[in-house]
Amino acid sequence: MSIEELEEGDGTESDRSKWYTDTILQSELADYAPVKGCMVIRPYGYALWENIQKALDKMIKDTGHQNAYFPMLIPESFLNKEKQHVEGFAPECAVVTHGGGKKLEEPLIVRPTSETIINFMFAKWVQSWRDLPILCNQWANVVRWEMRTRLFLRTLEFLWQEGHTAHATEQEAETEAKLMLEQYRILAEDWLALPVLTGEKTERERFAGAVRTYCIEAMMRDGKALQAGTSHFLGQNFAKAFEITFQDKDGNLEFAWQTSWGVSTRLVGAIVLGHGDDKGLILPPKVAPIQVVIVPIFKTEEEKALVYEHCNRIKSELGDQIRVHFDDRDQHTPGFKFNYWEQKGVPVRLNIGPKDIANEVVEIARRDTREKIRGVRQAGLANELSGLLDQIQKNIFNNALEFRKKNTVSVKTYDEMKKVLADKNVFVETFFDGNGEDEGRIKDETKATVRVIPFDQNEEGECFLTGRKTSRKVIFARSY
RNA sequence: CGGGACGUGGCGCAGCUUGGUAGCGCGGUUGCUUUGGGAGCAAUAGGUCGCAGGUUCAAAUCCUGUCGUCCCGACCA
Repeated sequence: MSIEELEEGDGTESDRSKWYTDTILQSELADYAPVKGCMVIRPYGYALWENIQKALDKMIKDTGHQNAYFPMLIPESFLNKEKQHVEGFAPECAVVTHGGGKKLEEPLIVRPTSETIINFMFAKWVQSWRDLPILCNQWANVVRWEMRTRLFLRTLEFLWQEGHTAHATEQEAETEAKLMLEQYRILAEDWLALPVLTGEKTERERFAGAVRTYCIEAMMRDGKALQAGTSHFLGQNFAKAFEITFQDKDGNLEFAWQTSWGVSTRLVGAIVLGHGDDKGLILPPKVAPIQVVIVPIFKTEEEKALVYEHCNRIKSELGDQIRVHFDDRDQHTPGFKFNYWEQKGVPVRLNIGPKDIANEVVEIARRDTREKIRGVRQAGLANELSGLLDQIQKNIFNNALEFRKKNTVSVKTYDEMKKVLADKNVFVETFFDGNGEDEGRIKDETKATVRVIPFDQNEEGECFLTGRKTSRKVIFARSY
């Protein structure tokens, strides 16, 4: 698909899917790897991921955690130690059976997540209440052998961070799980400009081995939900499986209370699907690899020399505060560059030609509104741009929030729900008191699942399915 | 694993029905002219048509098999 064709589209599911793939390939965030289901994160996409990482890593450290690294290969027997966990993950594990030209005595699994190996190590490190809490995080790759893959959203191998903690009390672990969910909310909303619903997962959607799973859930531009991050209260499940025990202040032997939490490169997919339009990406200024791109305009060689010198000076003046790129490629016209950078989602573009230089002004073009602001004074440009970037950050967040509000519908009956989900994807808000079986049936009939049970509920109503009184209001939606 | 589509220069595709010396657009290279919303002209390089068999005087094209990718479902961050 060409870039021009990208701007067209018939609005179908398959068309949106193609838009997503083509936007990522053409904006050079990623490319397909030779192994099915695997992708290469290209420099532009990796720079975006690094900016997300940087922001989150600081939050993780500011909340008292330390980074560490655990091995990728895990003895197969480890996985079997926690019943729910093995049932959840065994089917999607890659297994190493040979090494050094010989068959291994015990196969090794490539981590699908690191609870088992980390908790095995925790058991060695914890004896006394004085050893707790352990507040640990790792940035790593994991492998899950998925049936069906999609760039960033679901690949066989993906990058993420996984936090693992062990605590002396249930309350402390619970507080930790909620604290980290809150960091994820901040990351999504303040950095990625993606409004999220926070809450708990139903039993059916819970992490394999967790007591409770909390999540942030975002709405994409097609009305589908995307789970953008999860934080699990693990209770003592893994502590019992791996014998993480400690003596408390009274000398009693106790099992530790634990959490784990993670977000992945899926967040890049969330940005693409949460903000993008028919012209391509729209990146949130705070994490955009390039915040401002300068496009020079000139006719003659003399003008070129003048314009380039001027552009370089502006670039170095802005460079301290803003991530600026000067597009000095000779082989493309300004028009080509306008479109090129728009597709890459760069928030702000400066067009600078001889006329602007003569008047000591620049022309500013916004990616989010595609609006042009002519005759902006060069004096004080850095402040002007900083303000504009903030404004864009807020604007795309508000757009996404408005979109979600517009596409969230309250229903009282199953018929109503089927009707609203019949022709489009929306968030369906409703009281629900059913069980996992009910959820399964609803999924079969509508393709929608319970995405989240939002926090802080104080209303009561009747379950749309069973009619029973309940205070549990949930969000149903089709999801990625 | 079921359903669908597709493998032809770097990329996107046509050619296949009806076998007969592999073509188009974009991109690349060189030169000149251009440059405020996807530049023009000219010259030039680049492909054993996914792979393996088979049919035939002759296969991108027909037959058999095989491998791979994408899309839609079941499974999931």
